[in-house]
Amino acid sequence: MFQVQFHTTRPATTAHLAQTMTLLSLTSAELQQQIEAELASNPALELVEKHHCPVCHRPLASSGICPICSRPTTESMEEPVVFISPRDDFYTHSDRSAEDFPDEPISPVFDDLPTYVLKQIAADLAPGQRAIAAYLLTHLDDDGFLTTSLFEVARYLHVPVAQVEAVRQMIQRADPVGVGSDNPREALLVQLDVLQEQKTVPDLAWKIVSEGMDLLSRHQLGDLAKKLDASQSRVQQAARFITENLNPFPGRAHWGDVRQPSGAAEQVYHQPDIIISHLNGDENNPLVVEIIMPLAGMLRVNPMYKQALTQTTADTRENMRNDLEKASLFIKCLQQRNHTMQRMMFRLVMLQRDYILRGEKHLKPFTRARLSEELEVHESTISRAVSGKSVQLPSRRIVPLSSFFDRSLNVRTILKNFINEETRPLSDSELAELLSEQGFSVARRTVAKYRAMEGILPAHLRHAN
DNA sequence: CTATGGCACGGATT
DNA sequence: AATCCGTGCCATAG
Repeated sequence: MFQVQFHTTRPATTAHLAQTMTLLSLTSAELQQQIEAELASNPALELVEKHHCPVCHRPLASSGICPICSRPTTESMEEPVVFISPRDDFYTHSDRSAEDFPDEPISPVFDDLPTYVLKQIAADLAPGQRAIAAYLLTHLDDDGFLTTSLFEVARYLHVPVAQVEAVRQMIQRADPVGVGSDNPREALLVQLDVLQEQKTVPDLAWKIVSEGMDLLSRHQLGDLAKKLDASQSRVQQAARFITENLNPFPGRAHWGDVRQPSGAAEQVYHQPDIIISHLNGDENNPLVVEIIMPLAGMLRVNPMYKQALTQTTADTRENMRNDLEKASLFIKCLQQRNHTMQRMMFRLVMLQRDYILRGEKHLKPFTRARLSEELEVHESTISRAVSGKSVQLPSRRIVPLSSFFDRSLNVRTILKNFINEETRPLSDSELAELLSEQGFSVARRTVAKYRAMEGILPAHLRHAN
């Protein structure tokens, strides 16, 4: 009862704790909504305008020091620079001088999806089709699917449905192949169609996509084979083809290689919550870890509001006091969230440096429990902070943050290497043997599971290289 | 007989 | 408390 340890900051109230927990588990996109809601509902909370760094023209952190331009003072190159990035858009930082940036805020490196697609098909559009294309492209959701039906478009623009369909087909065949479809199934079918022109597509793939999507997404290949009346191996082959070549959410294809180990319809990550890159893109520089805060500016308790408190009648005073209380609580919670994220990423990047730079083979097995011990926070804190978030690596790949804790990713990639380099198909037990020579003792049965996860066929169905 | 997948159990992780 | 993961045992296919 007397072991009150004053950690540098904030005594914890229950409300405080609860809210911090909630905030911690939010992704940057969700956080944005949360903050906006809070701002709208609470007049005591204020967002002060963003300040730009004179050198790189990026919004400044609340400290007023540009976190990137002020060259980090880290002695050791091993140590990453972790900071909360106040950006609402994200680009890799570079040392460009102010002239490169006009006064207006940094413009996107990439077009947004509608523009991107429109540019591709613009040349092929007949004059009358432009409006249709524009209308369709403005009705896409984040996944690249149409949020309206072709009939509605036709009715709205007073053109035949067939014309709308024609334009839609052009859109579907533009770069994120499959955009403008109604659902994943349709998108995949278009992708198959386009792919057919370059490679041979297993004919089973069509059947799987049109009839067995639900089974495929749950990896129930056995049931799938039964349903389609095809052999296990051919189904497996086709399924592998699908996961390797197709993307059920074409709108997200934009953001790099996000294929999850085996999931076609699993969660695919769109915007990263955290970006890891080299300072100024130079590999000799230390790593920079940016934790995305979806607001440009600084959140604070409105001083005017505080002042107004003194000059008001007693009955409204209670409400205002309440607002003020809530506002400052919210800010504290947000700060704590950021603080935790920062500490977490620092340790994580230190530890998994090799994984980040050199690939999955070098992932060190690590658990959330261990991390929580090191940081002296509760396990659930880490769990919440990790779940649902995604990280963009220097290679521009986006991976789930939870992959930093994947117990078997490294073994699986080594296994893949063995199989890629094998001269004759190796059986699972032989592979298990090889792995244990490398210091990974796994059971034969486990090798089989890993194979399945990676969508690799059993030995007797593989042909030697 | 060998290689592999299914099911289920127990311990670890969340 | 719920879930995930590695593993052993057994059935089945080749």
